[in-house]
Amino acid sequence: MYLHIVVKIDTLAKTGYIPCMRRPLPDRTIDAWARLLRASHSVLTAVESDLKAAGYPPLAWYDVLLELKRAGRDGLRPLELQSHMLLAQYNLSRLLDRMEKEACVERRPCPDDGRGQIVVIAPEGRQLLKRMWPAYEAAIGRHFAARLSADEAARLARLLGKLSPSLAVRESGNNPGRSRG
Amino acid sequence: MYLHIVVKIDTLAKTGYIPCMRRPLPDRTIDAWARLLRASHSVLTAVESDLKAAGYPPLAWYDVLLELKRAGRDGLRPLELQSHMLLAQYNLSRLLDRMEKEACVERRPCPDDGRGQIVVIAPEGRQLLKRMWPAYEAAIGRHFAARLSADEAARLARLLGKLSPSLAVRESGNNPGRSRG
DNA sequence: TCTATCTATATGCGATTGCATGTAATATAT
DNA sequence: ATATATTACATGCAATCGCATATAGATAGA
Repeated sequence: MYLHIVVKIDTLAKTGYIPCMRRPLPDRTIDAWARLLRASHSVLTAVESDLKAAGYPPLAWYDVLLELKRAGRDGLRPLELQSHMLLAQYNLSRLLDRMEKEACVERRPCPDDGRGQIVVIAPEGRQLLKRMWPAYEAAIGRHFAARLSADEAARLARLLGKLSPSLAVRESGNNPGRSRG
Repeated sequence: MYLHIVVKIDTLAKTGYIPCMRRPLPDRTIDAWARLLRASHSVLTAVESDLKAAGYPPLAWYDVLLELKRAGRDGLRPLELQSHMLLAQYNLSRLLDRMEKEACVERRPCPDDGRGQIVVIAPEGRQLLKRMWPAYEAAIGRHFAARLSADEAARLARLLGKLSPSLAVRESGNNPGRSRG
C-alpha cells in the first residue's frame, strides 16, 4: 500500500503536476543547464565531424574498442560494456553488429551463460584504435582543451563528475597512442 | 601560395598526422572530456525520457517554441533560429515540418526575401510551451539541479561558457511557467 | 541584361536511433 | 519437476539524423 502511493507520487512529480514539489529553480541553475546542452553538443559534433572528415568511424567505436582492449583476451559481455559506456542495449547490439562486420571485434559464445556472449577486440580493431587516437586527441585539443586551462579542466571535471554519479567514469592515463602514460 | 599551404597544414593537423603539433594532452584534460561526454549524455537522456514519459515532444520543440515566443508576432527566419539553437539546417527544416503539422508553428512567406520564410509561434504552440515547462523544470531539477549546489551550478556555467564561445547562449530569466522571472 | 555565383530552404536516401517486442536461456517458486 | 518470471541479447518498424544535392530566389559581374 505504501509502496503503491510512493510510486504514484513519483509519477506525478515527474510530470510536474504537483506544484508544491516544484520550488522554481534558480536562474543560475537553468543557465547552467542551457550551457551544458549547448557546450556539450557543439563540442561533441565538432569532434565527431573532425574524426569523420579524417575518415574514422564515430566516437562510440573508439569507446568500445578502448574498453575491449582494456579487457584484454577475456573480453567483455555486452552488458558490461553497456555499464562502462553510455549506450542503450539495442544500440550497443547493433553497434557490435557493425563493428563485427568490419572485423574490429569478435563475438564468442559465453561458456557460463548460454544467453550471453563474449566480445573480444580483433586485430583490425586494435589497429583502428591506435590509428584513431592521434586524430581524436587532436580534435579534443582543438575543440575542447584549447578553450580551457589545465586548472579549469580539472575544476570542470570535478563538477561534471557530480552529474553522472553511479557511472564508472573512464579513468584516463593509459590511452593508446600515448607512448608513456 | 601561402594560403594554400596554410590550408593543407590545417587539414593535416586535423587528422593528427603532424606529430610535432600534438603535444599530448594532460590526463586531467582527457578526463574532463570523458566526463563531459558522460555527464551531458546521461543527464540529457534522463530529462528527455522524463519529458517523453509525460507525453511531451522532445526538447528541441521547447527550444524552438521558446525562441519563437520571444520573437513575438514578427517571428524568426529559420536561419535566425539556427543561430540561437544548435541544430543543422536540414534538421531544423524537418523539425519545423513536424511542428507545423501539429499546428505549433506557422510558416509565412517572407516579404523581403522570396527564398525565405517567417516562422511564427501558433496558439497551439504557446499552449504546449506553457504546459511543458513544469515537466521540464521538474526534470532538470531531478536530474541536474539536485546534484549541484547553486554555487557549483554557477561555476559550472562559467566553465561551460568557455566551450561554446561564439554561441548566443540562451539567457534565462523569462521562462514560461515562472510567474515572476 | 544576361550569366555566374551565392544564399535560404527543402528533400532523397542511407545510416542510426528509440520503442516495443521477440527469442532463447536461466533463475525462482510451488 | 513444472510453470512462471527474469535476464541477455536481437530485431521489426517507424522516426530521426547526416550527407549530398536540388530548387528557387538574390546578388554580382561583364
